[in-house]
Amino acid sequence: MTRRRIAHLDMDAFFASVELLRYPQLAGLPVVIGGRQRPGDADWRQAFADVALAEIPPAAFPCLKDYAGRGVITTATYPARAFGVGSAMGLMKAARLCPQAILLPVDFDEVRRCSRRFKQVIREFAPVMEDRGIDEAYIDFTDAPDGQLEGGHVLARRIQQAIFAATGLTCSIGVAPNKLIAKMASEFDKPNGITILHEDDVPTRIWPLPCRKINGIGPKADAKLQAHGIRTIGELAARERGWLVEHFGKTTGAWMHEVAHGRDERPVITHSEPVSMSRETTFERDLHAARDKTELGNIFTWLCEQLATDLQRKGYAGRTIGIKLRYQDFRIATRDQTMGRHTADPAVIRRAAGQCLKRVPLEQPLRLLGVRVGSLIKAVDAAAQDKEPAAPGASAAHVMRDGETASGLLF
DNA sequence: TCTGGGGTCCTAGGACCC
DNA sequence: TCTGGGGTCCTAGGACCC
Repeated sequence: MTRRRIAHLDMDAFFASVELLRYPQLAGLPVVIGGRQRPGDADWRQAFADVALAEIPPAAFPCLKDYAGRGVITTATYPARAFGVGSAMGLMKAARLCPQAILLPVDFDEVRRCSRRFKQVIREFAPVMEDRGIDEAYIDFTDAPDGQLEGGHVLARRIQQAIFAATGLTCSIGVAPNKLIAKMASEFDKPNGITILHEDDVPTRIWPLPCRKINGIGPKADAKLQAHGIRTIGELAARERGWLVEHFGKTTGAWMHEVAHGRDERPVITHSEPVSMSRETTFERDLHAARDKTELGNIFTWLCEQLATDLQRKGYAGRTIGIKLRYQDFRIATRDQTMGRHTADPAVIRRAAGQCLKRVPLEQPLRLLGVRVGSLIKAVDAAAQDKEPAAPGASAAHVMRDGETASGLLF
């Protein structure tokens, strides 16, 4: 009998594990990957150019306690996690918990190479795969060869071993009747584990978990649930659908009721088109639109150029151009503008983004500046589509409102 | 001493059209 | 003078995820 079997695969401490392949001498030591690229560490490997990577003594590696900049951890090795440091934690805080940890910058090129390799391995065993970012994937086992054997365990083990053979990296896999449960199952036995769940396992294995484990319930929703005395998925499942709809709205309430009972019919999506692309950067120190005009202007131009390059390299063009600011106090402001035709031209992007900047308050110092292009279509299609007269509406859509003129200091 | 960078999707109000 | 809905597009913000 064919039953729906969906796997979720999660690479173990991916970024850190990629580095450990290069530096096996760091195995067993607390290592943290992340932070912003610093001028000094862009080339710290160069200092050991004539030494085999595996020969570099651990004491020569950059140390977390010496780091004083802004940034967060991308991944930590399991020994580092024992100190309580983990993904998304600020480096400053991590340095207090584990000052002796080694801090390595992210090597995105290498990580991307490993990512492509493990996904390629997966497709060789089961072609219906959904790419969920750099280190995760959903795989439809339902009709894959041997996907039904032992509830999916046989195929999961085979993929796990093939990925290790191809990359030297381990992963954890959960196999379940749907994406929702598979995702939770892949966390049950980390690292290098396999967990097989069936529908009947929901009450025993899923209901005891905190609601936060549901993909889609974040800190806000969790806090609201807790305020109603709901901490576990089981407690969520015990509420009437009507009650949930009443308190969380028609869509969210009904969704919560479904997922609490382990129901999820979402298909595994093998292909999707990007909706937007963006570039943003947090400054070394907060910058002010007036006092740091030149520096800010250069960064702004650079972001637009990078973004245009990204679009062109990937073959897309967009017609909604926007900016994002993060102020000193962490408030975020966005502005965007939809144009008559699509573009991937840095000068056009820069001009439109500059217009957006004129509509946003610039009195307070900024900590981050970003540029975004949305409403993307393939560059090839844009060429044909934009031959027509420019779409109406957009461009002059904004009359500046009083008090919003914001100084015009920068642009 | 806080809190990166890249995304997706949803909501809600206003403009504008039928 | 007051009063309809429905639909789409645009914009700003926010929740969430990797």
